Amino acid sequence: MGRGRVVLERIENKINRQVTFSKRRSGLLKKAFELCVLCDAEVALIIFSSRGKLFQYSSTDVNKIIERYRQCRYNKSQAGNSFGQNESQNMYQDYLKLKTKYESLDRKQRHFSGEELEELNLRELQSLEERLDLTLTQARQQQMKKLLARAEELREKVHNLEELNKALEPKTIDELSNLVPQNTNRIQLHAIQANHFE
Amino acid sequence: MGRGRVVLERIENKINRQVTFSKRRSGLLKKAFELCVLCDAEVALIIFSSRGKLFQYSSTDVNKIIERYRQCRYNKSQAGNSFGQNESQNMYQDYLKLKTKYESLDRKQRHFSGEELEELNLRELQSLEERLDLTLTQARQQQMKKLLARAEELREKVHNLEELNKALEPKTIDELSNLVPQNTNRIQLHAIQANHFE
DNA sequence: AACTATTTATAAGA
DNA sequence: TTCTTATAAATAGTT
Repeated sequence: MGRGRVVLERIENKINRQVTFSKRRSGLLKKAFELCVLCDAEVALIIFSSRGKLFQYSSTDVNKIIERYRQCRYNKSQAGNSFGQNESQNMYQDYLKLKTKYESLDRKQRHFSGEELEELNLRELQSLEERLDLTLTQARQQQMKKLLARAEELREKVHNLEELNKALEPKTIDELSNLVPQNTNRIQLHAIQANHFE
Repeated sequence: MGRGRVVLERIENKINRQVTFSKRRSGLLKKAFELCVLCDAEVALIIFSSRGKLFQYSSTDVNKIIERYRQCRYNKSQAGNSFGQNESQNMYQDYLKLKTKYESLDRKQRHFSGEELEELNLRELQSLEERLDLTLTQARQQQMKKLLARAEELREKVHNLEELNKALEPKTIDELSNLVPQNTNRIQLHAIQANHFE
């Protein structure tokens, strides 16, 4: 549209290029605007000049449009463009799914930690109470079980040490003191008791 | 540019609007492309039709342009940044991070639900027990609070109904039976009590 | 920044 | 939807 046919290639003359950029840029922005108004479309147009200057038009908030664009791109296989980015599509979907699950779990955990209980209704509070009560019992049982198991272990060790002592008894004091320092057995037992509940 | 002057307002005829959208959309995309080539500019154009279909053109990777746009607008650290990393790499990182967090939270929640307690040591069991005990207290307090609040509400309603009854008393039986079926007040009160605890 | 000859885009019609 | 065509609009080259 002008006095001469346009050849589609970079305009080498710098001045010329700048002038054309300026003219066509405003034309493009105008047409983007018109498309919006006439056809009720949502449009975002971002332009960087070759020297890095930014120009933009958007029918509504750019970030909103970008967000929508991403939803579209990474969620469904929309668009007239077919790129091999199925991977990131799936990934984004997975990410959103996981995020939802995480947030839900996080809320639940808060309730179990006594936070934000006021947002629960009576029925939910009762159910929580039951669950807490049950787990409390289980936790105590588990502690008891652990304690008994350890006590058993200790009993075993004590028994083994006693056996060892008996086996050593027949030996003379001289022989014993050559093998180990005195009172070792008692010290050893003591050490086991102290560490074992850690 | 056509057989008639364009009025800049939404085209009300749906068919017409769609046709115009289709034509102008391709015109806009073409011109965006031309601006790129002729003037060495970087352009991103995102279009959503009124029915939500996405069309786009971008001279280079859209996300790169969006990133540059944000840098420019929200001016965090300008300069000629080169973004070797693209979106999906970041997203994958985010995904892994979230996954780790989720799994950790999930384990925690299991413990609070009395599952897999055997993997906890004594110290952890004790700490869990304390937390459960505390939350149990809080949950019961919250229930009490809710119950009291509801009781108060009910008291209020009972009071209001009693007032209403008093106001109605002076009337004759004939007048009453013309207004409402007998026993209505008592039935109403009963319904409120039954429903109020859901 | 304006002008204008031409090309290009597109509204309406088929 | 696609094509045709008359006409409006954009713009290349010029001043």
